[in-house]
Amino acid sequence: MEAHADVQPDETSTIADRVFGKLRQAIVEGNIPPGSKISEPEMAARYGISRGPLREAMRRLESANLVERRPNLGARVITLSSEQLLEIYVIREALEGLAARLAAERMSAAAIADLKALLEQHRAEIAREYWQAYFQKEGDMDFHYRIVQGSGNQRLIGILCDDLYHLARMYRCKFGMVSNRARDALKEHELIVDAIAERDGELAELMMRRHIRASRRNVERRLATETTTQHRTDS
Amino acid sequence: MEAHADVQPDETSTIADRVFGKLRQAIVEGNIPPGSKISEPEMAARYGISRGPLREAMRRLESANLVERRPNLGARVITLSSEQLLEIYVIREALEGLAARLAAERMSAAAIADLKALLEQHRAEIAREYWQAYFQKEGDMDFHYRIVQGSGNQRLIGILCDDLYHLARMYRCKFGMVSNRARDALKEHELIVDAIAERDGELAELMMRRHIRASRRNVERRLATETTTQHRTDS
DNA sequence: TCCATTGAAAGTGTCGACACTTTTATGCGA
DNA sequence: TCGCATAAAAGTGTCGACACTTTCAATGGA
Repeated sequence: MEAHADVQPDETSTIADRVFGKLRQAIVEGNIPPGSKISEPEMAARYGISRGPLREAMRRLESANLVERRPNLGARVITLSSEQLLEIYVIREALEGLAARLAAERMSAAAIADLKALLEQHRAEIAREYWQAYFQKEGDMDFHYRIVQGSGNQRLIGILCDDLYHLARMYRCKFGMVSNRARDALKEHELIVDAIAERDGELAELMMRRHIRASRRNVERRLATETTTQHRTDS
Repeated sequence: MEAHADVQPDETSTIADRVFGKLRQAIVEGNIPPGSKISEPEMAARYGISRGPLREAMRRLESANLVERRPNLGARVITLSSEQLLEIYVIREALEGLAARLAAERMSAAAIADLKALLEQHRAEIAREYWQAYFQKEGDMDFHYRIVQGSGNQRLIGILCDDLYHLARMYRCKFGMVSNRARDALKEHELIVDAIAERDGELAELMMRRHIRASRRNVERRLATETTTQHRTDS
C-alpha cells in the first residue's frame, strides 16, 4: 500500500507537508467528518504545531478540493453529494480509459508480470472469502494505481492519484460502499490485463471504460436504494 | 475575457488569494521566466506583503503544478519540456472530448446561441486579418472555455479551467506558438458547435478530439522544426 | 594556482503576537 | 417573554522575529 506518489513521511520534509498528509488521510478516512469545520487553533494544538504551517497545509487541501474555505469564515470539509460522486466516475471513465490504452503501449514486461501476480493474489483472496476485508479497503485501488502508473503520463498520474482517487476513496467511506461485485470486478480486471499484455491499447481502453461504467452503475443502484429506504440498516 | 472560474479580485478576499492570482498570471504570461527561482523576501517586498500570505499563495501554485518546491531550497517556476506539453494535449483530447459530449447533451439553447455568436465574431476577425492578434491571444481559449462550462460537470471544469488551461497557456507563451491554422481551427470549431446544436454528443466528442489532435500535431511539427533549426528567427 | 575550510550572508521554516471579523452571550427595553 | 442592541469571546488574516539550513566568499594551506 501507499506505493503511489504520496507525501513521503521523510524527516527532511516540512511540517506543513507532513500535516497535509495526515489531514488528508484523516479527511479521506472519515475521521474528520464531511461538513465539519476545521478550527485552526484546535488543529494546530492537536498536531502540536503553529498556525503557520497548518494554514499552508489547508491551502493545499483547498487546492485538492478536500476542504472548502471562505474568507473570514474558516474551512470546512467538503460535503458529499451523490451527484459529485457520479461526476468523478464520468471523468475516471475517460481518464482511466486513456491510461489503460497508454499502459498497453508503454508498460514494461516486468510491470505487466507484477500486475498479473497482483490479480493472482486477488483471485486467491476471493476464493478464501477474504474479499470482503480486502476489496472493501484498497485492493481495487491498487490495481487501478498500477495501470495509471503504467501510462507513463505524469500529468495523468497526478490528476488521478493525487486528486481523484482521494476523493473517490472519501466518497466510498462516506457511503459505506462495500463492493458486492468483487468477483465481477476481478473478471473485468483480468480482461483489462489480458488486453494490456497483448499490447492491444484499443481493447484495453474499451475494457477499462466498461469496468468503470459498471462500477458507476453499481454505485447508482446503491444510491437509489439508499434514498428510497432512507437509511435502513440492511444488516 | 476572464469569464471562467478565476480568483475574483474582490476586496473581501484575502491577500494570499489575490497574490496567488497575480503570481499565476505573471508565471503563465512569462513575466516570471520558467526555471527562475522565486525568492520569498523579494516577492513579498514586490507585492508589499508579508511572507505568511505569500507562502500560502506559493502552496497553491505548487498544487497547481506551476512551481516546484523543495524543502529548504525554495521554489522555482517549472521548466517547460516539450514532452510535458504533449502530455497535456493527450489529456485534453480525452477530457475535452468528454466535455463536448456532455455539452451536446446539457448545454442550454441560449448558451449554444452565444457560442454561435462567438464563432461569427471569430469569422469576422479572421476575414479582417485580425486573427493574428486574436488567435495568438485568448480567442481560441474562449471557445474551449465555453464548451467545458457547458458540460456542467464541476470537477471536469475545475481540472481543465483551473489547471490544464493555465499550463497550456504558459507553454504556448514559452514556445511562442502563434496559431498558423486559425482558419482550419475555426472550421473545426464550427463543426463542433454544429454537432452540439444538433444534440449529437457522439459526433461532438469525435470532432473535438479530432480538433485537439490536429492542434497537437501542429505543435509537434513546430517543435520538430524548432529543434532542428535551433532557434532560427523565422521572421 | 588550486582546493579545502571557515565564516558570514542570505533564505527558508516556524513561531508568537496583534488587528480585524464573525459569532456568541449578555442585558436592556417593549 | 420576545426582540434588539451591545459587548465579550472566539477565530481568521497578517505581520515581524528567531532558529536552522543553504549558499557564497574570503582566507589559509598544499
